[in-house]
Amino acid sequence: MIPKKGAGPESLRGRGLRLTEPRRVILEVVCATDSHPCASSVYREVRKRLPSVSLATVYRNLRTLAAEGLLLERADADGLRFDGNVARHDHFTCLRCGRVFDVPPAGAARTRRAVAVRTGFEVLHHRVEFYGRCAACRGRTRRTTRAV
Amino acid sequence: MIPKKGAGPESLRGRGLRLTEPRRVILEVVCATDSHPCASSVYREVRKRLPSVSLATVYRNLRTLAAEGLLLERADADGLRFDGNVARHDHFTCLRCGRVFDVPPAGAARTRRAVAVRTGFEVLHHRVEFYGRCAACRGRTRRTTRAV
DNA sequence: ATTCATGCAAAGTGTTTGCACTAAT
DNA sequence: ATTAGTGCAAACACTTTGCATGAAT
Repeated sequence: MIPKKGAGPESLRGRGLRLTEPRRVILEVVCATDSHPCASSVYREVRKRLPSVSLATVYRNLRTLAAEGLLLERADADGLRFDGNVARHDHFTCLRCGRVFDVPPAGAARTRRAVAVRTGFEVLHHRVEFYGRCAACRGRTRRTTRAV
Repeated sequence: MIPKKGAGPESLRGRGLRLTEPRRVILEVVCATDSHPCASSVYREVRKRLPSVSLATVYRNLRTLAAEGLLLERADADGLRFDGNVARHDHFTCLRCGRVFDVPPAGAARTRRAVAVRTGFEVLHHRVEFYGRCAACRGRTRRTTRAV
């Protein structure tokens, strides 16, 4: 939905991070999808290629990579999710099928300035989450209820 | 920061919920603060008034009350938080002191419409989170890093 | 009297950590 | 050679659940 500003494995060494197989594959897996996977989903995918990787290593690397800004970590009702798309964008969660879609950023700068002015706070970044029904789920009747 | 649209304990009976002491106090505690407490923080507060209440009861009621729309449940990096202010509003999280402030809603309808038009999705609701430094923390030097 | 809500304890989740070993630098 | 990174298992924190008792209707 949005062009990706990818951060390749090359970026690792420059930051004093060793380029290990698990780390490389973990980053690749997260960057290769736009499904905003949870840790255990990344784990499952990584193990298809590196069967002996441990869940702990996946967690450790996701944390490290997020700290380095190579991917984004976001918490929602179902726990942690990871996003290889580090470009500014918003999210839309379908309340029926549960999928999370990237959507173009909506009025970012303007909104942030408005808040800064009203509150006197310094706004460094923000996050916008939309909830509703995706195109595929519109037209169907029953809706699965989810926490917001 | 925002006027509260409170939902008093009276609202309970009308929804087929029994008005028990634990339930009444839990709702009061959440509605009496704007600190967006986590479950265990509510638990601690409730026990000051009702020392024998169990943590399970707090969790069960927070879930029930949120399902009835009497309070809001939101997930962030530190787990579940509850908000007695059910009026439309956004949040500002101070990255230094960790406090969460309510801020007036920023361009809600307009933004939602924009996304709906761009994506073809049906937007039912949305959530905006700002991050930065609150007034009290501005001017201080060091900043505590937190997950987004 | 009925049945919803509670307290307790046990069981689940998802995530983190200690440690000895392995591998990248 | 050095030390960051790994796998494993145990520990952890948070949240949910089963069940018998108690309270609101």
